[in-house]
Amino acid sequence: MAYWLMKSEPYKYSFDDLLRDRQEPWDGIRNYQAAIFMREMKVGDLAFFYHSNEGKEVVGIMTICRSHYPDPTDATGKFCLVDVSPVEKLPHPVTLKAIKANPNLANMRMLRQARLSISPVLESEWQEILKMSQNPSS
DNA sequence: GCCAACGTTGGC
DNA sequence: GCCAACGTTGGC
Repeated sequence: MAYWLMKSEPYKYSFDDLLRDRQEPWDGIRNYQAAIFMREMKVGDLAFFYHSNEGKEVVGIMTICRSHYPDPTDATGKFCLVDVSPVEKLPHPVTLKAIKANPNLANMRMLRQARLSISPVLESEWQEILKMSQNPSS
């Protein structure tokens, strides 16, 4: 099983929106690298839900509940999407600031490629962020 | 196939 | 709101 991190600006679509909807197509991705990662995703994979711009923090966990299929909002037919479902809200959000301050997370893909909205997370990184979410960060 | 122009993301 | 980083487009 693989771990991922997926970004959304909360005023467009937030983790609370996903808790309400129960299942949602992650559409609108127009980046080839992100699309490649979505094609690698399997049902049952877990992903962090990250709020970009506002909040700048990991707020929840979701699961991939449908593997990749063509994005109906893409007229060119080049891009795909996956469906996601909420698993749980983190006890405390983990801020970007806290992630940057943690040496164990220094090599995270999301730090190396800030603009990539979907990125893989190593199991060690996943566990570290879960651990951090047990306590309020800064 | 190169690269300049342009558009977007996302932290600050 | 600004702008750095960087991905994409299109002319050549």
